[in-house]
Amino acid sequence: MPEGPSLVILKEAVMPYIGKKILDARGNARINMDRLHQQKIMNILTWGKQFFICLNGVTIRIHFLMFGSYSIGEQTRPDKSLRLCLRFRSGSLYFYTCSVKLMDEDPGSLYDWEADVMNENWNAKKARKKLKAMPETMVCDALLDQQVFSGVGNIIKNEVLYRTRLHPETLIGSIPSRKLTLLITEARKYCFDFLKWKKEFVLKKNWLAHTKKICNRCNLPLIKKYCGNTKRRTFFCENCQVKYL
DNA sequence: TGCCATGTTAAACT
DNA sequence: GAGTTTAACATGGC
Repeated sequence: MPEGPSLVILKEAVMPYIGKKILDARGNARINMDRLHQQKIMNILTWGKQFFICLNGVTIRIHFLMFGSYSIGEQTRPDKSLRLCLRFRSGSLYFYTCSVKLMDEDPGSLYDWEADVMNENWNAKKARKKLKAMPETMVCDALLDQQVFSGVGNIIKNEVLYRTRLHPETLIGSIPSRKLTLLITEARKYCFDFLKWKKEFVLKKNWLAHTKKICNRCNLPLIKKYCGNTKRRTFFCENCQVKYL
């Protein structure tokens, strides 16, 4: 569930609830449910891996972390594991195993929307500028940096590195200019492929690196290593993916 | 069956 | 106070 494209799917599914009134809010989320009662949903937003249900004067911020899930219409898990349920006249939204917080600030002014790879205002030049400012960062860590590539997660990281033939431990500062441009454009491009494949339920089938054992290009075994400061699982081909020095 | 993973925050360390 | 490490969260796939 947790990467950016999956949040877009959720957003599309919840859009019909805009303008609807919350008749009841319950669940084990440690928030003041009273603030939600009788409130109308004014807007639905996503920023990277975060999901926002905007009401009047308050916004519900949901982050699905590693195992979060949701259902729309019917409750799919026992009441005791229900984090948040919003009931409307026409149906209900259920959220499980996620972080739920209420925020008083307007999310519109709190986040850099040009940093969200799924956002129509994605700004590649700005991303490049941010990368230029972190020459000592490994590319595997940079891709997971939510201030640069908001919405990119570990699967996307592995696939983008494989597509662009970049060794995960290459430092940003040593990547040739054209290659850096490719990294930025492919990061966004793969996210939309991810979205398309996820909708068609063929995402896993299209993985070329993530969880794979053999390189699709040269048939040599892929390396599995916990790379970078983030120490996240990384799959790569030492033969095809270049480590610039 | 037990391990581990699409993630982040905050406490507990040095 | 800084930077780093660890725990917590707690489900589901293999």
